[in-house]
Amino acid sequence: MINYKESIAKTLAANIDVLSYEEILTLVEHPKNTEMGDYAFPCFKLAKAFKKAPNVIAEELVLKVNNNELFSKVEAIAGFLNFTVNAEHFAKNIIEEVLSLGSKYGASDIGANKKTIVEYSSVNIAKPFHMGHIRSTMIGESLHRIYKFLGYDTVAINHLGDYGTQFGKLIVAYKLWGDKDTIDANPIPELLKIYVKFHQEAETNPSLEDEARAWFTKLENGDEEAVALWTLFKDMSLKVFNRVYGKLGVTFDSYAGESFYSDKMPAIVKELRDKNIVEKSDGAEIVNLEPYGLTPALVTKKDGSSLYLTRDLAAAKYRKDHYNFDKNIYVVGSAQKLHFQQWIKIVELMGYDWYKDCIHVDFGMVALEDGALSTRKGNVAFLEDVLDKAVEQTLLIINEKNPDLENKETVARQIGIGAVVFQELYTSRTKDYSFSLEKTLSFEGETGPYVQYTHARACSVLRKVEVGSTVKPDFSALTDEASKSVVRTLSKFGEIVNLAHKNYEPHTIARYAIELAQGFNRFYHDNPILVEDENVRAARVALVQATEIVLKNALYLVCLEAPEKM
RNA sequence: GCACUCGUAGCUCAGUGGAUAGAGCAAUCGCCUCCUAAGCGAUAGGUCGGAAGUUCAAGUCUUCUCGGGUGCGCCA
Repeated sequence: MINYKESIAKTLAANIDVLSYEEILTLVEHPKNTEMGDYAFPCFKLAKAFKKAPNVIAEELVLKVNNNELFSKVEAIAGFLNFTVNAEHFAKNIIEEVLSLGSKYGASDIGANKKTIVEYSSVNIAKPFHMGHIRSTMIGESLHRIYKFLGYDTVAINHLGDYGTQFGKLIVAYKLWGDKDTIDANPIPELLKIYVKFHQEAETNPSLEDEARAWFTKLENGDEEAVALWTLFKDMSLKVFNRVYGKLGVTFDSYAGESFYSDKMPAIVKELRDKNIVEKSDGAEIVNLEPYGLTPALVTKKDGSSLYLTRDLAAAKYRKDHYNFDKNIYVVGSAQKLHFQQWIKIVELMGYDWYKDCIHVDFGMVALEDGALSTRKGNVAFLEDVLDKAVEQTLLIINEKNPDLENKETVARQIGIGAVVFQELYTSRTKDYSFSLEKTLSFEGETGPYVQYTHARACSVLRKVEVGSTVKPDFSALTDEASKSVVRTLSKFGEIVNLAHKNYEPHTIARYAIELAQGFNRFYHDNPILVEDENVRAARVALVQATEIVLKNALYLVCLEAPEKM
């Protein structure tokens, strides 16, 4: 297997003293315009050291590296050293590598013996699992898969919102107006209904609030009835959540949420006091973070009870002790950026150097732009409803386009949900994002179904050829621009996965999947695959096979299934 | 008020300081006797919010400014 980029860097390093091999490697890039070549090395940084103009340096370097058999052409243009690969060798090398590595193509072992925690989704018990939760859930699941793909030992944690005074309110509401059978049949909306009713009633009857606080205290003290009701709410909610996670293909290793850490708070508060990090302020305890440009962080309330931030401190400490993570990732909205800056700074002040391994992977808000999704019909913004609607819509499309397809329901599920998930992971994390059902349900262009369709097309071709053929592929048949473009894209997959990993950005991979699909569809359109000449056919089939593999790998990393027919 | 964040084509968005700023959708016009038309091609569409600065090179970095979003002690 030949790594073209490394090969270029090696050759250049032998001819350039002022830069190391590693520095050169990071400078090697892909020209914007493929007519200029497949790889490029900008010579501008050398200008000062060499005391020469970049274009002169490039021209001199050409003479020194021009005898490399991997490249059909090396030329100097405007200060760039442009490398054009020998297309036939390139196709042979890349395709053979993809075919031999299969589902491991693009993976690596950079994460070997390293433990990464990814916390994501973190929904609230007894509250709706709505469209706003999909970002954390899918970005987290995708990162989880990327880390595993790169050899990390990963732990996926769903930090459930399963504690706090709202459970006191819920218990009061349930005892007043709840009906077990009604709620069991439709847990989340019914629990929400009585929760909302509680707030309405409490406006005219404030004693309900006191009652709620009392019930939460009972819950904390292990009161049998309170714990039983809390467990009931939690079980019913988890049943619904797990149904949704199942549809999305999302899995967790731990559901340790707020309640799990409730008994670990006193120790962390004591530690903060012992280390003289906290100070009194208006009866509460705060950490003054002004020297670090942050607002004060509240650690305990006036009544001595703990807060969200205290819980995250306790949770982080527990995770370090229990998992001994190398990296501790939180996929939580950017609205909580300050909160994370605060507690991670406090971890540093506590003297733990693993504060720098705690990373807040933030993301923009989801807004529901489509009127049909807004509050008018209340339940429509439920994530599960959106997923079901997408599946339903997909089934209609299948009946129209491919009525004889077997397993229609399964395929409709894979594509409909894929459409929703893909769209979610297609834009960069940090931007606010407006969800449009209409856009999600159009399956043309830059969409999940487009990539899946391309994959199914490739599978369809592969079904028509003899497997395990011993015919020698004629890779010179893959030197036209469309074929070469597919090979070039295939070659970049590893870099793309590393980039997504480095930036905690799944959308890099989603974009890549589109690029590969577009290239393949052009190739498919321009080149007949099942041709008479068996050597040409073998080469084209090999390219189809390689594309199928990489599309499937990429789809997996962005949490989409890859149906073989659709 | 202070902090963070976003501003690129009519719309939705790409664009690790590098070459002529790119896609998709929508619009207009083409391509199924041929491997899945959920596809392919073409046309049109831009003072990268604005101003100054750093640099050989700025959509990208810095400062200022305008506009949207988010956050800022007893919720989580």
